[in-house]
Amino acid sequence: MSIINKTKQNITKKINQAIKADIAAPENLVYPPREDMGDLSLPCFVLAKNLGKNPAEIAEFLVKNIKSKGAIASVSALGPYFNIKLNKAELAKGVINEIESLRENYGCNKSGKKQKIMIEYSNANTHKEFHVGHLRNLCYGDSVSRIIAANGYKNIPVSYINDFGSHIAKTIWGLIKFYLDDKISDDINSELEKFSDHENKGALLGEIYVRASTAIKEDKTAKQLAELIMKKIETRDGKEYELWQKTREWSIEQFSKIYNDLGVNFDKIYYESEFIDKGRDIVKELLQKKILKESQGAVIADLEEYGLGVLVVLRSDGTATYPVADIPLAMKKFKEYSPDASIYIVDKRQALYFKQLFHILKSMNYKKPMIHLGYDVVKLPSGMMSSRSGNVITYEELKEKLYTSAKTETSERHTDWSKEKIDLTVEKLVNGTIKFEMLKVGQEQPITFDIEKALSFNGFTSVYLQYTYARIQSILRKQKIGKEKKDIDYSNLAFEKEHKLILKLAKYPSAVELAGKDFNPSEIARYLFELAQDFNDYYHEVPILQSDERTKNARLALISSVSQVVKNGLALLGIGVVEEM
RNA sequence: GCGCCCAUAGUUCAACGGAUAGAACACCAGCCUUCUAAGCUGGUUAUGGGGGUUCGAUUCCCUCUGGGCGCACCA
Repeated sequence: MSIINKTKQNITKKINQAIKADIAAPENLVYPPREDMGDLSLPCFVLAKNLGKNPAEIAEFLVKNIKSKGAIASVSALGPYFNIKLNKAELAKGVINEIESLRENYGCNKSGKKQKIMIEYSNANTHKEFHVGHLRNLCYGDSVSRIIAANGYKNIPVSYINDFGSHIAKTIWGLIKFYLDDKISDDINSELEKFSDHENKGALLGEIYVRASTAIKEDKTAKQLAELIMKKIETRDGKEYELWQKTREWSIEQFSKIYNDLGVNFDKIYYESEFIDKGRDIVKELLQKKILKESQGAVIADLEEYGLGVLVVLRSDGTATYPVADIPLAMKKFKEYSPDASIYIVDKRQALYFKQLFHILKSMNYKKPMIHLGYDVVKLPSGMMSSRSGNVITYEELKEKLYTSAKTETSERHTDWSKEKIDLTVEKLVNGTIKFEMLKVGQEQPITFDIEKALSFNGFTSVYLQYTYARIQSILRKQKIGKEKKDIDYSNLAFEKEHKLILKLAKYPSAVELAGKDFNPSEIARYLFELAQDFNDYYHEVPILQSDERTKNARLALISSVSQVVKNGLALLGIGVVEEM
């Protein structure tokens, strides 16, 4: 248990002894809005109600009956609030020792139940562009996966790639029409040679998709041709199928390059095309079991009586919709990994669909918790993203711009650095910026992504946090802590700004816990920003290396702890630190 | 038509029933012969309208207004 939780437990024990009742709980202790009020506070409304007195009286009563000793430095009543100031040196010693001994594990709950949680994210479509909307899914999923692990669960990150569907047929139609002179020759391999010098063929497919879907909208014949292509791909027949196989690889290569860039790893990647055939068999079984039924020539799940409307499973032309692959995928996940819970990270607009899917799975006797974690869209200042109107920012575009900007800045600052050193640093700053921009807003809010602001690297950004870390490392490089840690005198950390920093460090584990409970990485992002602000304020006011030997050692221990927590928190966002920048 | 979500400063976001509604960006004025100025300090500006529940409401309920989204054959 973290030092602050132990302290809270002790204080509530004393409160309950004083009032001779078991009402106060550690979670009732809150942090006061202003520092001068105290470090912890008990709002006395609940106690007052239970004891039949007014809250201010209770607060006064507690002041008289709780002694200031040990961890408690002083107590006071402010209206209905019972405020507590903690012993600064004792808290400092406790928190810093805890961080120094746990290091990268500080903030992690190692006493967790070790339940297995499968988390599916980044279910991108092949043959389409990868834009910042997909990036939100990827960064959010990756961070949630890390936060789940930090909260003591065993996480199983998986991805599900949609490599089937009419969007693919459209892209392939476009490829044949615009790039292969409207015909497929016998030798597809040499035909596709012309694309060999394209560095990113996945992105090329995205461009073709946009062009094709625009053209098909106006052209009925083209639409029919695309449908025919889809049928051939589904039946795994003909040159169109071969073309699908080749181009599918292009997209998959692009995805794995992006995952590699961003340091995202999956235990397993599933593909829609592996599940369609199995899914069709299951649809037949479910028809027999009356879980599905035929209606107007289609196969549907009628969930009206549960308030979930109707879900079309097979269209009247026999083509499959999402659940045909999603059902066998879910079955396979439970069979292969037997997770205790299964999380799906998918755009929140699919909330109804997931309720329907989970309902069907429950009636097939899959009883383990299945959770759809929805997140909102990424918009641009100019409005909703739209491929057709060109109002879109692709991953490649974003990366390129950030890279140029960060490289210019870094090169100007460090004229003596080698090209390699600059590149390595810039890469971390760029990845950090991409992820932080996707995570700093709560997942239930839309992100209005302003690329100009993202390029500025000022304010509430990952660069600010990475800069804070690098600054601390710079000081630590200049002078290591002079004494054995056990000899450090923490009473030298009694300065208000130091105390504020220590209290903030003590709160880190609860930020991790809250982020886990709400599946909300922005809790970590905001926590880190506040911590870094407190540090930078302190940094500008207090000299560290110039202070006397005893004070210096304590201060070095403090800032070392700050940098450890910044590093730990950024790791939960999937962001790496830099030693210099 | 049915259902879901959102509305806070010029802009982008916080506030998880609690104390004087916080930040960032932008704008203005300062701070590098001292540990990295991608930084720090100071200044201006906000809860869409109306009811209710509560000791206490940005937060919960109802309603109006204004946005967004989802709802049998787009994925």
